Amino acid sequence: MENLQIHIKVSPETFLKDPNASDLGRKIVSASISLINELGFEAFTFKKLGINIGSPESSIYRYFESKHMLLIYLTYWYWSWVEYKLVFAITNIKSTKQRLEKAIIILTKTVEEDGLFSHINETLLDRVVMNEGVKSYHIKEIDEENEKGYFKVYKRVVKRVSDMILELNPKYKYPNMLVSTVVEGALMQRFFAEHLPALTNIEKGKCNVTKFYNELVFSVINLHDD
Amino acid sequence: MENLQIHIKVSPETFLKDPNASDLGRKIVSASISLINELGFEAFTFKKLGINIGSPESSIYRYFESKHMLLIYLTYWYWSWVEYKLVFAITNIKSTKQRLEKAIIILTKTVEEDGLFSHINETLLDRVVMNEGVKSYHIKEIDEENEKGYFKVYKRVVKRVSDMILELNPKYKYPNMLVSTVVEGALMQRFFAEHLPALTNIEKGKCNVTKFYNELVFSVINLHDD
DNA sequence: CAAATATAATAGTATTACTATCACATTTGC
DNA sequence: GCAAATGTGATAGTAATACTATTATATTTG
Repeated sequence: MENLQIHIKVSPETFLKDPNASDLGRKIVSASISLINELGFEAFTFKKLGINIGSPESSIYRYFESKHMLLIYLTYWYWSWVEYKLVFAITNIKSTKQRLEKAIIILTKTVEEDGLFSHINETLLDRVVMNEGVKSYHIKEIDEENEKGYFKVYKRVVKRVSDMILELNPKYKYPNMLVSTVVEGALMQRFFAEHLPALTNIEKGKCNVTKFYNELVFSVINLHDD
Repeated sequence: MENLQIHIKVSPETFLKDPNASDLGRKIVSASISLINELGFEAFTFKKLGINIGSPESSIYRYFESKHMLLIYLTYWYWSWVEYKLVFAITNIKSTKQRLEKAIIILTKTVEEDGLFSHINETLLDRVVMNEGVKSYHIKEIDEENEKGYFKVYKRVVKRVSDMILELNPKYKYPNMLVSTVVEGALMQRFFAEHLPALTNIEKGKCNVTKFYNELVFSVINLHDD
């Protein structure tokens, strides 16, 4: 990917002070990604993060209301980034089928490269979302948080891909369910591959998750190869 | 379903003292299911549970090491119960296709009836698993807990259905991924239907989740209606 | 009837998830 | 160039959480 000066904008609702606008803010975000990876979300605390970056926890609280809101911020960033990759990947491609194939790759492949966006390690963030992402919405307060728009980019990503499916088969009844099944399912399968392999059919070095979901999507919308 | 005197056995590894063997134990389990539903898993505490049942929290700690282990117990019970329903439903049915169809119904339908097992409200437990189930394994300690066997019944349920798929199409490459996608996906779609409907295509009163996954499974293993 | 077991009642601890205050350094606006 | 605003550090404090420990009492069992 080219080294463009693109900036991922995260909804101001998710933070108290824009972490992207200061050194400390960027340090908080980038260190939190590594630390959540290291400790898991439950054991991760602002106190430990503060020690990690050499700042008091009170300074972190000036940026994020709680560690939950930090997770919301990170997932919001992640899905905005996925959306960007999605739009970029399908530009100038005329065939809807090819566009959908590209979309499935983006939604299902493990992120390996990174470096486009200065302070965020996309590979590590991809792991955070895989391991802890569901905790951002599996909460009692989901309805209020949904109303505040915390999940709107995620929903937009699903809609973009659903629309491709409807273009290919306007009669298909469950495009949103299909796409959300693929999106969440892919993260889950990658998690299972590492920890509960009996629930998967992953082979070393092979992109089986992508293959599996690609086959799944095209077979259910009745578009086997040509 | 008939009122059989069936007892769901949960691995002793999950508790300190068998909650099924005493009045207090059964009260703890049944009250915890309602209270987790009411408060969500994060706000749920043994202290509140104690107040709810009129016992000190120290008594609850004699049964379960932590609230996490209580969740493990509940999900273990749930999947054992699903396995029982699965085996019961396919007994004496010769057609593998019909068996798989029944299995998909069991794995994807919301639980509405209950009462077979005295102290556990299966409808409420189904909701706990839908809302909080992923938190039982999305933890840093997953590998050790997997080795202790906490997820073995869940894996067995997946295997039973995978085997049906392989019977129908021995060449299908991803039976485990397909089944775990269906199992987790169905819980997720039901959760989305309540809170993030934009991610679904649920219509009121219709079993779209079941229909969607049924169609998905049979189309990908190449077994459209006869 | 003694011993074992189960539960209640109470207390205590380290950690968590914050909130509040004040000092100081830096940036910015006029 | 100076005052005001802003950002950060340092420190303290609090209610709640997730436990552990101890003792007393009631009940069951051998």
